[in-house]
Amino acid sequence: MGKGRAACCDKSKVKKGAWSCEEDLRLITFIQKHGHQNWRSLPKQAGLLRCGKSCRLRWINYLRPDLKRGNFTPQEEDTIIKLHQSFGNKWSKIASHLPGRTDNEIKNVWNTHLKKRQLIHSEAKLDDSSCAYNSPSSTSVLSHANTIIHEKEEAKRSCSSSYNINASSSSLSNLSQVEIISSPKIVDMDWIFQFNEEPNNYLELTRVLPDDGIIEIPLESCDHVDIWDMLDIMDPPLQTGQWT
DNA sequence: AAGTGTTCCAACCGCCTTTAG
DNA sequence: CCTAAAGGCGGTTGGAACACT
Repeated sequence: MGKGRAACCDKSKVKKGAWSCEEDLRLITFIQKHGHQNWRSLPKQAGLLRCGKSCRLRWINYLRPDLKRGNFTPQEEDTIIKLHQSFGNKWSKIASHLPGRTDNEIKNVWNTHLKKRQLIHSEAKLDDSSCAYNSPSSTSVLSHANTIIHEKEEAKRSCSSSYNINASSSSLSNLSQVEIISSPKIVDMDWIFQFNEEPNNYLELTRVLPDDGIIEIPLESCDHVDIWDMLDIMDPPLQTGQWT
């Protein structure tokens, strides 16, 4: 062994940056078939030019099927604020109280929205307490301001799609069909991802149901498709903890 | 329309902890 | 018990998208 800590992977041979659709599907397929006993060896076995850590992060923060993929609700945000008061920046601890949410996601929401809001709150409270003529409506003004902030953020976020597949990518052509078979733990979760090359390369998602046979959901032939919107339509309600 | 500033979040980095031999 | 490998965590950043001028 050399001096110091060995690098987790050969940085010169791994791909970095945003994950492609093909990489995501490779990772999902591999984990559904074989699980993730060893993250370090997983990329090689799955045919991914990625660092094991990167695969783990991608799976945990984005691909795990039990993740909630919508915006945070005001209740969730309140929970984060309360938990942050007790735990501080222990994001994984906070995440353990919010099923379907990741530590990374919570950290981002805190840093981008909640921290600011908390600041406004504390400033407002300071103004409140220092004001000789303490208005009886100050609390309701504060909560109204809070609602407005939340609504604005909500509206802003709902406009942006979180994930796009470039279905016309030429790199998909050698992945003509990826069959996703459920692990014994996952009931009612059989998928076939199929890439049709004619007429204009499109992604077809097929769900195999135990009794009803096959439902085919062809996607529009377009360049960008939101995979999670599609999955949300078809997803059976997943029990929490299935993928942990 | 173009340039610049700001916001947001996915992904990376490096340290710490846990586990296996 | 010791050591190295692997996993987990929190801080930070790159760059895309959006807002403003």
